[in-house]
Amino acid sequence: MINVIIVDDDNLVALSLKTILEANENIAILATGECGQDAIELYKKYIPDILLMDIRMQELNGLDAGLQILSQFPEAKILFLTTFSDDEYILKAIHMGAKGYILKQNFECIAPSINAVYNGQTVFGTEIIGRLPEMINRKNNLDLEKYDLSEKEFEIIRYVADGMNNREIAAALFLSEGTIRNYLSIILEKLQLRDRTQLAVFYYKHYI
Amino acid sequence: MINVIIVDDDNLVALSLKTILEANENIAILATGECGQDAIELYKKYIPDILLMDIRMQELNGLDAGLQILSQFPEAKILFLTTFSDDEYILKAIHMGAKGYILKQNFECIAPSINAVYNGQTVFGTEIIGRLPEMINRKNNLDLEKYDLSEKEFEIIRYVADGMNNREIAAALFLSEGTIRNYLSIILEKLQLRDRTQLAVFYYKHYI
DNA sequence: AAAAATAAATTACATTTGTCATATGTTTTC
DNA sequence: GAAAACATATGACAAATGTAATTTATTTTT
Repeated sequence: MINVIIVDDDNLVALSLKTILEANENIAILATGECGQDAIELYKKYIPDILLMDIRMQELNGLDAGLQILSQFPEAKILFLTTFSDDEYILKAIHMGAKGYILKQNFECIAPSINAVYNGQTVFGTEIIGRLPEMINRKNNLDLEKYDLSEKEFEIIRYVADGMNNREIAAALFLSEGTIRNYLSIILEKLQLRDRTQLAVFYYKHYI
Repeated sequence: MINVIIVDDDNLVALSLKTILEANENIAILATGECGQDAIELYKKYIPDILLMDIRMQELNGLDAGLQILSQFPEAKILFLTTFSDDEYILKAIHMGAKGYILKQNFECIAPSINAVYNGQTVFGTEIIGRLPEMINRKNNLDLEKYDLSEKEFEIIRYVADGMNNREIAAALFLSEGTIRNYLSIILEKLQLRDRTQLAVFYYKHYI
């Protein structure tokens, strides 16, 4: 018997899912919730085999809730439900160690997916896996906002990540070498890094 | 009813699988084969819902057979069976559009995977998805020989690529800071690079 | 055992890097 | 128009880096 918890913003969806899944004689729904906070509490209370959770929810969204649960229960098997196949979410889900990502629309594929995940597989929609290579290579420049970097600062970061020294960067940007150093000093401060090598490392770990 | 064809080099495995899977009342095994050539012929003859195929086979291997089948039947749902989770194969399988990659060992997860794939999902082992990002970016680590780097030199490179300065690397390796500088100087010479930042960049472009 | 190679260290030096205080125009904002 | 914010620059300084020559001990080869 596979013990499942369902968490969905829309209570109607959660109940529909419960009904559909309980038609399978090997799946039991322990509880349903409707926000990330519910997910965390219910997970702790029941320790289900699988947590089926929506991604978009008010209050605490599914991804953040998933992160918290996984930090406490690294073995947690979390299957995300979503309406659209949103690149950004998918990458985060994969990165955090979610076991799958299913479109809500295909009701009929949820039960098989739960079974597969229960047996140690990871389940992603076909079209998702197909786009994965390009998605992973695409830079997510969103961190630019997160770290409050200006466009010019980011440009300098790219030059550093290309292995250029201050003189070369200065020449490339028609600025003095001292200015580049000042910029870099500020960039390092913003990113809490020590030197240009750590900056390059940071770049390759975050922007590739 | 899901119609499946099984192709495995080892006839015993193929028959075991047939037996196991036929225990599921919604799976029917239309035929079994034992090489890539069989896979192609059987696929054309039966057009099954799912082709369950070993990767390593004499004559025509599973990947090449899969390629040929997919070129003729782009909608083919091919699930690969394998003994080891071999990075190289996985990438090829994903790239060609296979629907999954299952370790033979876990008999019990094959049926759920077939169901999930039948319903349009893609099924990969958890550990495979986890390593995917790095796998996709990975270049060949054979460059170690190509550039004539010693194991210790390579170790230092990894530390540099981690953002450590000479003092920290020295402490980590129980060597003096001067020695690290000497090593680094030689590494840079060998790799035709100018400074540690370029070395880190080189590392991330070649070894990840 | 002698010679050669290797690993590690030291010293010295030039260069690069990162930081900080400060200066100077140029825009923006009030 | 004054004040604030911004972009750029400079000089000074300590620290880190990269290079080279040399030394010492250890291991390997002959």
